[in-house]
Amino acid sequence: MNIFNQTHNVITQINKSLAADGLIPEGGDLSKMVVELPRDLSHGDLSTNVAMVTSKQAAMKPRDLAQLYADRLASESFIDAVEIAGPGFININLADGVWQNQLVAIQEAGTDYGKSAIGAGQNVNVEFVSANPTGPLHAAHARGAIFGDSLAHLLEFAGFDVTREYYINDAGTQVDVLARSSYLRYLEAFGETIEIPAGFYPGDYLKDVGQALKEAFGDSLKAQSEEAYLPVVRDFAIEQIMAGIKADLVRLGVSMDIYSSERALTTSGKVDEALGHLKGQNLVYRGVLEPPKGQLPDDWEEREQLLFKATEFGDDVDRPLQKSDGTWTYFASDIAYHYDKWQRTNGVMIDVWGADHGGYVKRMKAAVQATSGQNNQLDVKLCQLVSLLDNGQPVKMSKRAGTFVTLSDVMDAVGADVMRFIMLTRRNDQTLEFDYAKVTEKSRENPVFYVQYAHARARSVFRQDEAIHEFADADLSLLRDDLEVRLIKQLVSWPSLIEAAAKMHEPHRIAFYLMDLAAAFHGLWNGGRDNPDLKFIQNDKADVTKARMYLVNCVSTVISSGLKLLSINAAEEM
RNA sequence: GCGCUCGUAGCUCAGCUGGAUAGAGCACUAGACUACGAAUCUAGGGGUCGGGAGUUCGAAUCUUCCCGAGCGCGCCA
Repeated sequence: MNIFNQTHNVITQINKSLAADGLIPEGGDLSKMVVELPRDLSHGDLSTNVAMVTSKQAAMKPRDLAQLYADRLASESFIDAVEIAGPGFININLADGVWQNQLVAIQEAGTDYGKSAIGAGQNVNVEFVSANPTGPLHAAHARGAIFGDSLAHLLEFAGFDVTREYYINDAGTQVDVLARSSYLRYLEAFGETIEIPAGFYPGDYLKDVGQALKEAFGDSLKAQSEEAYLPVVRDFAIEQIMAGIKADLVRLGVSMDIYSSERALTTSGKVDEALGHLKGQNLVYRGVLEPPKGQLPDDWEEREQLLFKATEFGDDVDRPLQKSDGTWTYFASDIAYHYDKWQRTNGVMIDVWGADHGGYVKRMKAAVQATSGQNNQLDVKLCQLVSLLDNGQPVKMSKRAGTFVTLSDVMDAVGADVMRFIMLTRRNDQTLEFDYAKVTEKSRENPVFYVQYAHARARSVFRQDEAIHEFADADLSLLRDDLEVRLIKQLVSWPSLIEAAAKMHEPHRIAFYLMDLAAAFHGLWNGGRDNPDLKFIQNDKADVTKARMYLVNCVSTVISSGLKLLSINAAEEM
């Protein structure tokens, strides 16, 4: 029970007692009430908007209502003073030592501090990466991988039961192209000169696949017709490439719980099942779509096709399910995939996509709503582009020529820790600049370093003296400097941050929190340079030293807890 | 033409799902190393939150219309 929850509960009780005394109506809705740290220190230790969000239901002026709450809050033992301010805020000053005692919870919980029960064991499925099995992961995939994995850790920390999933698009024409491209490289492995036609995958990485094919099959595939070799080469190539992808993910610290296959889905009849479900609701029909407004595609011709009534669920147009050759569209199998996934999950699904798939969100949500019969079962998080720079200069890459910067290249250059942290230093829907030179710099400008350094600094104090490791019985009321109290408030906000970030599906908040916490700690540290009385170790005051070491230990605990959520190691020394 | 994601200090970005006088870093100016790690810190200037209108006690946040950027737009995944 932290001070925010405690105060929240007290206010809820007061609401009930006011209602019981007939001063306000029964059954007030407090869902919008918050207890928070005010930005401005002159607004007290805690602030609540309870009077403003309930004034309408109570049919009272906010300030009058606030007065009712304030009178009863003032009699709480942990509260020193209560003040009504502005349009009806209630500002609370806590009794001496209340903030300081919050540290005990950190000390007792260790890196579990901040764990929340809001998830209540509910299932959540986070699907991310899901890169096509036609080539190695490149740098842009890293953002989705790290975002998704950190979100999964965050949700677990907040009490959800999380499944990490990778959807392999191993059906459709592109994997056939992969097979043909690999076959050429196979012939090349026998010394034949090859020419790679347009539309094939030109990347050098397929040379390895060609070589592996040669080793596995000898020359037995050479004489075969395309019809005969295609399925064999296709499965082989997919397996090879997926092995590489998995290895990259391991290096990045990402481990999936499930790899699910599009091909398996189609062959097992899941598509028919899902579409049957839609047909049963009269949501599938044969019809003709209007051509898109504006520029008409060159090869446009009017055509009757099988359509899903996505417009009934807020999409702009109905969406096709079948290609003209009778096979399913990608959308059809994706409906089946989400239908299957939803049945397995029995809870909320989160998809992490690249921003270029943004146009697909409405139809997928429509499909999930139609198949599940529920709203809000799918949240799609879009990750914007990453531009790779080296000292301000763009790193050149060309997808057409098959040369791109692979995830593995970037990790060779900067390491997994840097990669993971930097990818969360922007909100997911904001483009991100990733500069090799900057992210490896050892300075304030490099946030990974800055946070790691704060942790290492905190640990370094403990290396000064064996005796200061005994601080469990410290008198925390001795932490009374403004810089110390400010730092304590920040530490104590950690659980609320976790809950907010988990609710919003926003793991980047962890990174920003850690940067702020590091700044507060560096600030206190240097406070001790300006004023020696603030130094952690006071040789003539064992009790003060003890209290401060308790605080320093809490700082390193919360930093390492946050870094742990991002799968980053908290260094003892740098 | 339509849809999605955005637009916050000179630059790069936060802003706790509607709260009080919008915050950091970089850059600029002026300071702090006989010191638990100066790889750090302190202070200062810098804003019509792209623009207009609306919703209400209260808007960077919600609605709507413009302006601008990126992405997407019937059988590719």
